[in-house]
Amino acid sequence: MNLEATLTQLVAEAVKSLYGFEAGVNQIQIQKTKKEFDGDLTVVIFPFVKAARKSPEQTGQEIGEFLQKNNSLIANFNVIKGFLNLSISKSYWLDTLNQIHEDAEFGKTPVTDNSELMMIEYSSPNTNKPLHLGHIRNNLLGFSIAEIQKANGWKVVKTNIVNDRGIHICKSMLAWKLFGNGETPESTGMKGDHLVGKYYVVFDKAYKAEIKELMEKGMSEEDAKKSAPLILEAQKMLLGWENNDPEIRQLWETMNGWVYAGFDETYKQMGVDFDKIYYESETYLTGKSEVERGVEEKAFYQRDDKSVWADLTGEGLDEKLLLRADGTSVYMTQDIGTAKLRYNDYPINKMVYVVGNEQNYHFQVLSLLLDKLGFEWGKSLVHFSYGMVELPEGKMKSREGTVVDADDLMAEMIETARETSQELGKLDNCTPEEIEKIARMVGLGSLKYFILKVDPRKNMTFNPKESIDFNGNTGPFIQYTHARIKSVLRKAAESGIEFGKVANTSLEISEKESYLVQLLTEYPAVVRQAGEEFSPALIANYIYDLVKEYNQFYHDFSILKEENEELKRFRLVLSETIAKIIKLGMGLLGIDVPERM
RNA sequence: GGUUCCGUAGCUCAGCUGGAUAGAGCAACGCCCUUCUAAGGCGUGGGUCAUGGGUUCGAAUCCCGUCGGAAUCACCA
Repeated sequence: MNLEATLTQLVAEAVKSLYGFEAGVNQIQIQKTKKEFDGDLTVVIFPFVKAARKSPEQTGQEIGEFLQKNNSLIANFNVIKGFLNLSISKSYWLDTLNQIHEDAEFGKTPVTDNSELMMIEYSSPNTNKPLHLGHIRNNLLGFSIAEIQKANGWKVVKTNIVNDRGIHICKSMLAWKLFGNGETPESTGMKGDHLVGKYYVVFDKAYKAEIKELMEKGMSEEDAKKSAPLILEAQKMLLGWENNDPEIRQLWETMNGWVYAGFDETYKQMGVDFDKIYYESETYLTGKSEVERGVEEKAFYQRDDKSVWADLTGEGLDEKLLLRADGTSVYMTQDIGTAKLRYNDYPINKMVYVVGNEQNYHFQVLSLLLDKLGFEWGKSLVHFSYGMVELPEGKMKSREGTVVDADDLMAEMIETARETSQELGKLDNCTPEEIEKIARMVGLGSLKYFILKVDPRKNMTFNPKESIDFNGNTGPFIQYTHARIKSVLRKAAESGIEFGKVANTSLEISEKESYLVQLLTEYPAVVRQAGEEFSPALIANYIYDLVKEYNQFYHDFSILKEENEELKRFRLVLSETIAKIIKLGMGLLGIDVPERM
């Protein structure tokens, strides 16, 4: 039982014995004591004053005395207004520290055969252009959520649905065919996804030129957009694709192959991965047959023009198209098909979609549709909806060239990390390989942390300059603290100090030190809550708190110079435990922490 | 217009299952490297928690209205 639960019980006993008051669980409020006051934990007295028929101060005093008398856990107490501040005995903190120190899996709920399975979909790129900053937020959130749920005892399957078919891919293909001169990633040295993206832009330019030309001839913009030769040709290509035209299929496979090779590189650099990848080209037909099944089962209906609709007006939404009059599928159809296949492939207990908040409506509808089709988890699917990433100068717009490319950004972060450590002379006695490895950890760590520390639901501003600034609430600050602790531990080991655990648990430690132990005890609760709320930000901010407190501690004491051997050993154990939690916590965010930097 | 989300320091963000004087970082200024890594620490200044009401012993937090901003309401994906 944890400390808070124990205290809740003790307080319940106290008020019952003192005032005959049967307190409900909600009425006993225990919280961390604010820094300005003495004590570790605080009991809010207000709920009991009515039953006690005394002033809050007096009531607090009585409860405090009762607790102290009946339990050795409470070393001391004070009452300020309606708040009873309890000081927990030092030996409790020392015992607790020993326990946390020994537990390599602290804060983790083990995954067993009985664990439920959570499937998490994230990334979900289109194959016509490279990944950008928005995808980075998606990928980092998806990966981190998967790690967090694993730590909470879920079996997790990470999945990716690749949108590999449609008019947008045909645009790239057509432009490459017309203007590409047979360029390949090998011949140009470009990453495959960038090469294909380049031709997507080429298409757009040429298409716009055609529209302009047609408009100058007096055509309306709307008509020009519809009748420009290039778009007609692209549509023809899409039709050819659907009809399995061998030449078009060949080109499609080749160019998608380039893109996948490029994506793999980006994913690897970012440190994310997937257990199972689905492709829309393989799921959209299933979607069609599922929708047809829905028509047969009267869940959906067909209009006179043969188009298929779902009537969601009963659920407070509109009617939703599921198949066009010509029988071709829409986005929703494909998602239904993908869901069906996943359901066949895995015993899914909970399905999570990591997708931007611009699709909130889509997932609201999808949830209802899956439910109508009889998927048990349809209703309880989670749309992990996150906000957009904006730049200081406004939104990212591909047309205006304000998109931040994922590969470029990561490379830039790593480069900056390298330059910074060089300037500071931090890595003078490291090998080039070590320097490279550390620069990568730090550069990517700063990017990841910057993005993950923000509440996912909120839109956020990504300031490239600020993210490369390694001060304050940043990844490098945390990594730096970890590296410094490791450095102390190395020195301690060199001088032959042993610190397996704290032997003398009646040691007098300072308030600051017991507070650090208290912070450590909160880690499992933070992990649990982060899982429930799907919020890596909770973990990020917790670790920052811990690190900030530890840094202050470090400046107050000199560990290795401490004369009292017992105290020195305690501080080494404390430091080592904090380093462990930093590593575990950052691991849940997908961030590596270096041993030195 | 309907629905959903957001509004906290000049800027970027915490805090939101109601509790004490609302916290960090950045930016500005002033200190601290004969001390385990100064990518650090300490200090100073900076707030009508968008706004008006309600609920109560107590509201940044819960409820309602208003004002601002975003997303969405496609036979796009």
